[in-house]
Amino acid sequence: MTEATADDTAKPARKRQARGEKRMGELLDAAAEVFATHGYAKASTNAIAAAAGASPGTLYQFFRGKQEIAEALMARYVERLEAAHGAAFAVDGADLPLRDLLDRVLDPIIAFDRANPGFHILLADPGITPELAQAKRPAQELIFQHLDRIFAARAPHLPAAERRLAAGVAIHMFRGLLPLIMAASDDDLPAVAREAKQALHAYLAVALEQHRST
Amino acid sequence: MTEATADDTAKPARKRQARGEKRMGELLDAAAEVFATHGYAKASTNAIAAAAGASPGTLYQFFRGKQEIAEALMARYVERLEAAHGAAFAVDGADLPLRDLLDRVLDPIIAFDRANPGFHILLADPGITPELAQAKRPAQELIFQHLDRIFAARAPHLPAAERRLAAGVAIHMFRGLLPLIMAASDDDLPAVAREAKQALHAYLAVALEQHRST
DNA sequence: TAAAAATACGAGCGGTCGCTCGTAATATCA
DNA sequence: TGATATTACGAGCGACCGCTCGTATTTTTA
Repeated sequence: MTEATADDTAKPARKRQARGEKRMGELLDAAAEVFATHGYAKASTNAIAAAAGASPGTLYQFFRGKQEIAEALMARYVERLEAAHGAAFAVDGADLPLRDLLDRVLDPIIAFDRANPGFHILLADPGITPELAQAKRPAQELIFQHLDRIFAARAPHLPAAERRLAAGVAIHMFRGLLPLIMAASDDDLPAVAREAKQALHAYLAVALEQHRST
Repeated sequence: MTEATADDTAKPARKRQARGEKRMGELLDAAAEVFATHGYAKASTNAIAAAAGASPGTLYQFFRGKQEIAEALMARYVERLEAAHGAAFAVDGADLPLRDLLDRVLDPIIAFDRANPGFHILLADPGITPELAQAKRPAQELIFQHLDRIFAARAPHLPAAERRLAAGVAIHMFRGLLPLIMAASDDDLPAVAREAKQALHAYLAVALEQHRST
């Protein structure tokens, strides 16, 4: 083993040209659009290829199938979210007022979600099919870990089990509120965002202060 | 017009026999199962018919198409929810402590959702396709009206706009938390349900007390 | 009991799906 | 400049989709 232990999928180390990378980007752009407008199940690979100005054959030279497209798209979303708004996930600021912490974490995420509707739609799609659930898991796990770490820094007195419960509840609350946030007009957004933060603040103020000494 | 103003769909007043009603029930049972395991988009009408022990032709003698199956199923869910747990939506108890009100409203709904997984799955399905969204709207609207009425009785001082916002936020919060509630084992359910109520209580305690005089 | 209506069947139609493959054009390598 | 690998195409395959229709059976009506 020269570089890494061989993986089962046995990628033959295909050399990607510059225009190949570009094509993949175009195909993912098209996939984001088609997934967003038709949902995962009804999105057709031929439609994705056509939306990217490519043929089906070209699409399948870069992706093994529909699931892999969704996985690559999710990976790109996560990558861009972290690149653009990584500060939202920083663990510092453990002494910030809770409202300020929520602003710092949620504002970038709200902005990203509204700028990338496909991200929310793909995440919100109930992964009845195992394939889609598999494609979403890494993103979900990563967001959960980020939040858990922030809570751990902020509320070190909280048992890990309850901390994870709070993180799960907070994430699901936010996911539940996202449709309201996505549907809001630019004018309504501030009020809706404020109310969402209000809800999260109200819950976390209680949940994170449990088991505190003194 | 003898009984009602004629509707555009012009139903020829087909006379339904007892076994016809029974068949429709069996078909809806099968539809609930297939929708729950495959999602709306990937659920095939042939599979629904087969699961009900019927032929495709029989299915289409009772339903005009896939969308109408979903609509009828949602209608039956709502009907059963109200029949079995109508007390949850009663407007009285405006002076109950908030936690007791939440218990009275949420416990029956949680029990119903867990007993009827298809209900949640169909409601949670992001209605990217207009047809499914159409099928879900009546149920969503009805639940919203119920909650709005409860809030109006409980917090008459609250402006209608803010009351509706609070109802929308509460509904979306609960919908977001439902996956946790559905996935919980019987052992974990009490803790998860308590935490969900905690979150709703924390938010509503603030939201419903806004604008209160003195 | 005969006519009419409701229920039941299932082969199969037209269409779309995910995906393949033979072939050609283009870029990199030797 | 050849040789080789990568990118590109698009007709079309087999499977499945929602749904139809001719026909047979059972129940209600008259």
